[in-house]
Amino acid sequence: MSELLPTAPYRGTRDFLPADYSVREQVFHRLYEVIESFGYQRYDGPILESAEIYEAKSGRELADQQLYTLVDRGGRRLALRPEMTPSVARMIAGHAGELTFPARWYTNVNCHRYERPQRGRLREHWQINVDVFGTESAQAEIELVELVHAMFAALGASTDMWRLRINDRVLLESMLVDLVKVAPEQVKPVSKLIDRWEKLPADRLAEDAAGLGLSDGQFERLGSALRSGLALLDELPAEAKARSTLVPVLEQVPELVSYDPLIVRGLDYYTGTVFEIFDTDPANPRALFGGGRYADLAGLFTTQKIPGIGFACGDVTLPDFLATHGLLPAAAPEVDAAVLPLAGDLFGPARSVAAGLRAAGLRTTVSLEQRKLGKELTRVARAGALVAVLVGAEDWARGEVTVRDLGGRDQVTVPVAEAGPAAARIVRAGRGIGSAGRGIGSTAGAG
RNA sequence: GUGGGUGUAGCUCAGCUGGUAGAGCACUGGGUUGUGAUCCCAGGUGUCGCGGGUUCGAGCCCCGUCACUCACCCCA
Repeated sequence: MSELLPTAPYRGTRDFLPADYSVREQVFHRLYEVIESFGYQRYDGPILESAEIYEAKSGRELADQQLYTLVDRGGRRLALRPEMTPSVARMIAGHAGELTFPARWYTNVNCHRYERPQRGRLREHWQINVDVFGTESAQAEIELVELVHAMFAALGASTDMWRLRINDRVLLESMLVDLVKVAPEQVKPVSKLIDRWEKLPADRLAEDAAGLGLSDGQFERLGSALRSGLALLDELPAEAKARSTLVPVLEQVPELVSYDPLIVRGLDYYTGTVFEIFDTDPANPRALFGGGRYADLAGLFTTQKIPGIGFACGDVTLPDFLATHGLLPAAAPEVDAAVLPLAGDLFGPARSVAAGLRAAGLRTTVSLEQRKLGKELTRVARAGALVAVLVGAEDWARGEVTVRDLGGRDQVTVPVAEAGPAAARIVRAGRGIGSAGRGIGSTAGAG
């Protein structure tokens, strides 16, 4: 017997059957509306990029391990994009002369990374990217922070469900150099250590710090600085605070963010503000959103300095968050109305009735084969139809059809021309009461 | 790449100290011509993830392998 191919999708990727897709799109569309309400414009780009644009910058040695690469027939080395930032940098650089800055752009794209799948991390995910290009103003930070709050509000999340932890690499570096007296060349490795501060046990941290050349005293000083929260700012030199675009945020909208010296982020291109958003429920320990400010986004492509700030949020952690808090929308119904011919020679009339329902604005199906009426009614009701129109020989001979309310289970026989309006009334009433898109209950706080 | 857990019907799972595989749900058809829940009847070729080993005999024990999953590494 010949071997059959597996039906499971490639490791780390997901199929979105209609019910799953409906949920995903509902979540995304709420976010699109909010983002566009802030005046951001959507863009898109290719999934394939030259492999060099990742190897050069984003993650260095990691790019090699986690990049899906291929060689085209012309010998060019290409990669599936692992993130959107290099692509958008390329676009901005290529059109810098034509664009008006600040440019507010957003997108939603699938990105691939070759890594071992686990909770909150897959090999393919969809990611909304939001950026403001061409500004150094801290007002951009504030705008994005407010946008993040609006996005969570649109998803039905209250502020106790998540936390926006924010830092600034300018302040981070000042802390390391001015307070802990770390040598300039040690700033980056020590920053990486801070990035892992919450994951590693204390003795391991001390060990790694010693390995980086920090004295016991410096390690103590670092630990106390990281624990001091907002008080840390009082210890930093005024010069550093003057350069920080985070300080105005902390002054003007302190209630929207949590200053947190432990936030570093892995990517090299961040030069200022960095932030991550976390679920307050420990079931989801990974960041929901992450982003930051970059002073020179497009340096690979142009000598023109293009600063900006942006963030991304993926569709792997977000549904985990929504499910944990009972905020995941229900799948939306596929159809509003169904037309059922009651005899084999009534398919033609049924199709013309259906055209009338569609003209009345209803998503309408016509049965493709004749079956027991009871079974067919069950079937279309399960598909989400709120109304069925029965086209039977006797009614049809009189120029009438029967419009049945599948929820209330009562029905009226009306002239064919009335079928659309009658069905539309039932659907409007039905959707108004049991409106779709409400969160379904789920056990919150498990684990 | 490293480690743990799990792989039995479409789904959720049961299967005793080894004796040639089960339940519930779901699904399909029927219970006479045009009316849905419930009820009755009927419907499964499941390579027990795959390969090898031990045994008279393996879903069960042993080895390997693959997949899923959780964590590590790393990270949008």
